[in-house]
Amino acid sequence: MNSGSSKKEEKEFLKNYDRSAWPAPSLTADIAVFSLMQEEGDTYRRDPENKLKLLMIQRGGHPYKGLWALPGGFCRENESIDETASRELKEETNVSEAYLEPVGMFSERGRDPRGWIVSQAFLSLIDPADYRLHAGSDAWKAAWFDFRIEENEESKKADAQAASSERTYRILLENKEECVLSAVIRENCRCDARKETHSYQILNNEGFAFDHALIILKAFLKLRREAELSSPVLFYLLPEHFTLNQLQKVYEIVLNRPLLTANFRRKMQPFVRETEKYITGPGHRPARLFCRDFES
Amino acid sequence: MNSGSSKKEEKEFLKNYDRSAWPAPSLTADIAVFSLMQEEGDTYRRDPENKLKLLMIQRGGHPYKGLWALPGGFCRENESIDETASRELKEETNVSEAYLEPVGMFSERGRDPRGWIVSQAFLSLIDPADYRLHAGSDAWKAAWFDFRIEENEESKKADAQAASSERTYRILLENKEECVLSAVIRENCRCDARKETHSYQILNNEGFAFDHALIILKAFLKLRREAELSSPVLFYLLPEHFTLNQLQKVYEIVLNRPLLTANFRRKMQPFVRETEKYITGPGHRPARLFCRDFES
DNA sequence: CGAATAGTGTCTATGAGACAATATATC
DNA sequence: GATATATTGTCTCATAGACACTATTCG
Repeated sequence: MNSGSSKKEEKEFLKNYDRSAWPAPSLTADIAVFSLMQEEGDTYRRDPENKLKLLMIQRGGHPYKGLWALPGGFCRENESIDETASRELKEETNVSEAYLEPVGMFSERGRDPRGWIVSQAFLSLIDPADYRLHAGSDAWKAAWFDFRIEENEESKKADAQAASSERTYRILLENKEECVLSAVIRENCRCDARKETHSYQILNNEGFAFDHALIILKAFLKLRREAELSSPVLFYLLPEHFTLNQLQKVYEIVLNRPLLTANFRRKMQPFVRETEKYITGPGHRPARLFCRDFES
Repeated sequence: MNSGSSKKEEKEFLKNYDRSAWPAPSLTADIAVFSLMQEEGDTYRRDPENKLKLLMIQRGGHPYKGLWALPGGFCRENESIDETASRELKEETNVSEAYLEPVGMFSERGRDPRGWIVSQAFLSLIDPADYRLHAGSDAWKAAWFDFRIEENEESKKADAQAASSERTYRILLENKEECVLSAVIRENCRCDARKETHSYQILNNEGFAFDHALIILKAFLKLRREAELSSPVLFYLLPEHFTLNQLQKVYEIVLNRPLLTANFRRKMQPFVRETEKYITGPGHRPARLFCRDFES
């Protein structure tokens, strides 16, 4: 191979290359931003009515005008999709440094009535203290919704050659103005000697724009998996200093089940470092504040 | 909201919507296809010189003419990116049913000299028995490369506010015709109270087209994580019937360390079912053949 | 002091890892 | 029968879960 002439040839090729000869999809980033907030006026320390919240944007324009979508937007030339995600997050929440984790690509035909638009989904966890409410506008209005998910029994079928299982999830979002969104999604896993496929189908959709109910489900399942593995990423839902009971509450809310305090504290020990500060406010014995230990 | 008139409005909106008013990236799927093969003439049963192989395509046209790229291609309108991946896999390996798992999106600016082209990467595992060699052509030539990876010590820095760690990987691919590809990639993880970022940089690249060395690294790391968790997906590297020693060899090759037989068998017990068949050929006591148990 | 919340000690069952022992077909 | 390979048994240690216990502050 003559590298010199090849280099020149390549230059020539690139000069003549016309990417637009082929149709191309538009690319968006959609972000499921979770946070954890206390209800107004709740001052109990032990059992604060903390709720898992999801940020949604009410669409001011078509399509799906008036319905609720995840924050997000189109990827621009000269930026990577991760940059799109953090730019959009910053624009819509004013949070400039946030935990962002890719969830997957959504590219099913017909997912956007405007045409061929694919989306890279992200999961984001933010400390509500960092969030600054953005003034609403005609174009969009942001709101935090209480997030709840119901999961039904898994039904399994299996023979010697293959196995398949099915389950359905119901996502429920509600906010103060009694606005309720809900969606039912069926998950199907099939597995044989050659391959494994997971498919998802939106059976019912009330109030969600696009396929965002599905994106939310996948993002939450990812979050829950992290919680199951006791991953320290859930720390991002809390401020820098926190009590171990607050931390435990976070995991309990995401996992939707109570945990045993002694065991939880042992498991988190490698990730936290105690400070000399204590929580203040009404109540009985004040709890020590901890922060994440980065030296572990 | 007047739903009837809104519906009509939306229709009008969609009729006038011109997606092409904004530039859009081309979208490709790139697939890291791993397989496991014995060297010719190797008939030992206990210690077959099995090697982890990666399928690469030599580029027949510009750009990167003559260099080696992952199999893959452009996403077409009316297909999802997963469909692109399985179509391309079928075209290039003749394997129509294969394990495919998304690895992530690659969208860094400048990753493709032809312009704004983003890629969704996939990991695929196939049983070599299913693979049918495709005749090479001017446009492309496919070849299996022995896959090897070297990993250096992790270097960590941490203080009270943040932690960062760095390590480098060296990927080495070689095939019978003494063609050697190699690349060195630096991985950087940074973690503070607000976020966590992982960045990768190709320090050295010999023979790989595009950023495919990086895609290969990420796909392999995903595969290795599955092996560490004793996930049964590695079964897809083997034929339907296999001995437990063969299975163990698969995990040992991916993990690059020996495993203890008794423990390995116990761990795999839930996923396998014994058959009445035994392996044939030269050697001593023949081993029982197992298959995957789907009823577990 | 009593109540409430914070935080720890300890028993047990389970599973991972190391290694020894047994089983069985071929040479 | 010796040998190589296949397969199983068992000991130890680490960890997860359950639950009882102690500690500390406020009312």
